[in-house]
Amino acid sequence: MKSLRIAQVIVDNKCKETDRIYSYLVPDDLEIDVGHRVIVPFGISNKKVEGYVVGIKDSIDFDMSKLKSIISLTSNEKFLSTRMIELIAWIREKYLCYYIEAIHSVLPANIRIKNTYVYELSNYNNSMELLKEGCPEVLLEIVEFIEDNGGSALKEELRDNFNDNQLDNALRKLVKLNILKKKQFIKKQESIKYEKFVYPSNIESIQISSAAKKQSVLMDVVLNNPGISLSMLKKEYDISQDTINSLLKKGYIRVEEREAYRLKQEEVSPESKKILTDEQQRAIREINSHFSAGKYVLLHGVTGSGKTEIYLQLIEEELRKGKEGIVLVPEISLTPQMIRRFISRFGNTVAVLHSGLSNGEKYDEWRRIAEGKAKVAIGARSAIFAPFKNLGIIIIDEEHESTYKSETRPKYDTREVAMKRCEIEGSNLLLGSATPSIESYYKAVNHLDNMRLVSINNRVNNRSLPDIEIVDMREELKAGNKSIFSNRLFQEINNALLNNDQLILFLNRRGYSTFVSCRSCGYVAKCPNCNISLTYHAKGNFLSCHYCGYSRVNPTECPSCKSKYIKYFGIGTQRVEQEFIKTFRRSDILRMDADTTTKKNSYKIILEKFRNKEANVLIGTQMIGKGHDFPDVTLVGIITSDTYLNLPDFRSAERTFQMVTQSSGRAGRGDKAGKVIVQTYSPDHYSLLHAKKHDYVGFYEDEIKLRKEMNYPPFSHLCHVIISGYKEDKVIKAAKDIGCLIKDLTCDRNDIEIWGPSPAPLSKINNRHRWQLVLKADEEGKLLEIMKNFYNLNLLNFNEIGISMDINPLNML
DNA sequence: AGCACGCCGACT
DNA sequence: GTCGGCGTGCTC
Repeated sequence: MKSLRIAQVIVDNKCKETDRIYSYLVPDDLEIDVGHRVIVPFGISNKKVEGYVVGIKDSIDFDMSKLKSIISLTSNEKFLSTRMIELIAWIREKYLCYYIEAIHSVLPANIRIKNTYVYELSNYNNSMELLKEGCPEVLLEIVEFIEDNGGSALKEELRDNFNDNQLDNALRKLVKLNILKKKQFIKKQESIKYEKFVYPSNIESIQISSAAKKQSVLMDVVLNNPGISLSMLKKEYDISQDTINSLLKKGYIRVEEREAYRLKQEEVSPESKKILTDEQQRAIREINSHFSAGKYVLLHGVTGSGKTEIYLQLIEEELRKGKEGIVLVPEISLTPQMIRRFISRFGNTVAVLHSGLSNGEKYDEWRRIAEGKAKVAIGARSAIFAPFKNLGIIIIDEEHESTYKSETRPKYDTREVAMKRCEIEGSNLLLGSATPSIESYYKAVNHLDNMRLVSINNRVNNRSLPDIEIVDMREELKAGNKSIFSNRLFQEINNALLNNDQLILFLNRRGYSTFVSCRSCGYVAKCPNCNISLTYHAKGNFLSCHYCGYSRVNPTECPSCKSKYIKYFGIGTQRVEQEFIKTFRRSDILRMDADTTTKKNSYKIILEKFRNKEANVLIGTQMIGKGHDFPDVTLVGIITSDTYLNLPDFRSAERTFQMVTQSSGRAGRGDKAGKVIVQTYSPDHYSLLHAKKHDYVGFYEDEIKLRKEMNYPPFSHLCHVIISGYKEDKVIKAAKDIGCLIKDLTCDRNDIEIWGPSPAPLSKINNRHRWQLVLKADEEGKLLEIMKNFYNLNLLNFNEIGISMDINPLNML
């Protein structure tokens, strides 16, 4: 007799009450193992739900008579390794989400089974009579609808056509009357695709009459290309199924069915290893020695210092050891050149995971990794979960980018997940950036969290860094120039256009024009308590601090210089385009922002056009500031460098420094020298002064002092709570209640600070009003403890209110 | 979440 | 008496 097997199952039912591990009996006839996905009966009505097996036990602390049995296995695939399960449990704890949410973020999208109900009509002869006897009209309508639908309908189809609150009752009634039958309907969303391949057989005995032309063609093709796919034969050689059938019958060919991958890899000519500069070699040596000591590395290399080549060689090294590697990039559609280099170096062992893939393609790439056919995975943040079994290295490029933070639950930070995954798998970790995040650099120089620093200070070929010029826009206004182009920028644009050189004009992200500043003296309204710019609220015309809740009326004149030129700030890309056309009488302009890049490949198309010199001017938001080589760009103009500076965020100086440095990296990548013009109302700001000198370390030293002084991260940890809902009064009340609740939870300790509740700086998104609370503590564990307690209080009967919790937020808008 | 049970008011 | 509305509690 087999010993008792009890599966530990996480059920796919996204809610707090069911966020735990359930036990199920494994029937003798099922081979079930950790990582399998199963169907189990759940709840009082034994609804079939999907679950993931995370463990097998032979005894449990639970009433055995209440155990139910697993119904079936969805497939033989093992979706989760024990290591991944460990990571999932860690994510749940660290980012306060459910097991199943963590599982879903680890697995490719939409491989899940869609679970719904079908309602089928049964013996409706009697039913019609029943219905006529004064039953509500809805019942009749529903029956008629299902009738028209062919005798059955999915719940969703009914929902689309009937009023929600009537529907459930009506359906229940109809089921009770035996008019409808309710059945669970399971639809698998993405599956393995099988393809048929044709091979020759019985070659010796092949005899085809000369009359059968198509058959000879087919035989020729198959003999020359054994293993050709059936669809290819039909499409490319115009061969019908009949022809194939007749040869099959004769036994001259045979058909084999195999798993197929949907994605066809881009063809790229192979690239050979580049010769490293001395500095690159030194960097690799240092990295390797840290790796062999079990340390993680932050690689700080100026723009153009050849970090990609270092990544390639580190990966190569891992592959040589029989291991695998993950490379993360901030946004895959913006880094086509880097992807191409990886493919050209490693060929079809590279799996590229990006948002442009269909669900089927994503699944296929995922399986290629899981089955060990791909050895290198490149992708945006979710590629951190690539299911390698023998992971040697994780590389995170442009480590400072905020896209590494997930904005949906679980709100994980990819850098933290990477550290954990490396710890679990015993892999190496490399973070790379020209402008590392303050947190990472702090860790690296202070040897915290196992981090070490490696720096490269020179560009490849010793090309000089572009000259950065800061233009004081207050002076421009004084001199009577109200245009958005300063005189210096105007001259340089003219120069570039005359020389037929390309230029890029940067703006900051649209829509965050909510701070108030004086165009005459550069004064910015700031909170007296928080040293954070106040946010302008058009509704009510007041300013408020979104950290502490301080508010004041919007000034009509500048408190510092009494000028009337004080207003809320903001210029869009469209406006820059218009002004450009007006000023320079040119229209060969490409604009790249949220409006022009709604379609899937529009980034690529715009950047491709620019590269091909179809236009000499590119105007865009900071998203074009990343990793592109445009050899003909000699000028970069930053129209408004201080919009970040005045964001109500303690990271604004860091963001400004990064933006200016990264943007300037776009200028002068070819043989021509580059020039950068930075327009600003705060020309003395340390972030700009250090950016001008290309001095990251200097900036870091100033910034870290400020962080320490204000006790901001990395010296403290934050938790950002957003309370949102459609009804403003309810949101405010809930925010205040939650504020009190959390205050109660922290009552006897003074090591946790609470800011707010106050309106969020983006006070309304999609008609949902937003309020927020910020918790600050010196240790992350303390925050998690409070938030977990808050979570577990069952008195959250806040109707129509959403609560989001973000541990270590990067963005607090 | 999603489902069923059960208590209570309204109507046959 | 019976129907259905909604509040409550549970899910191996």
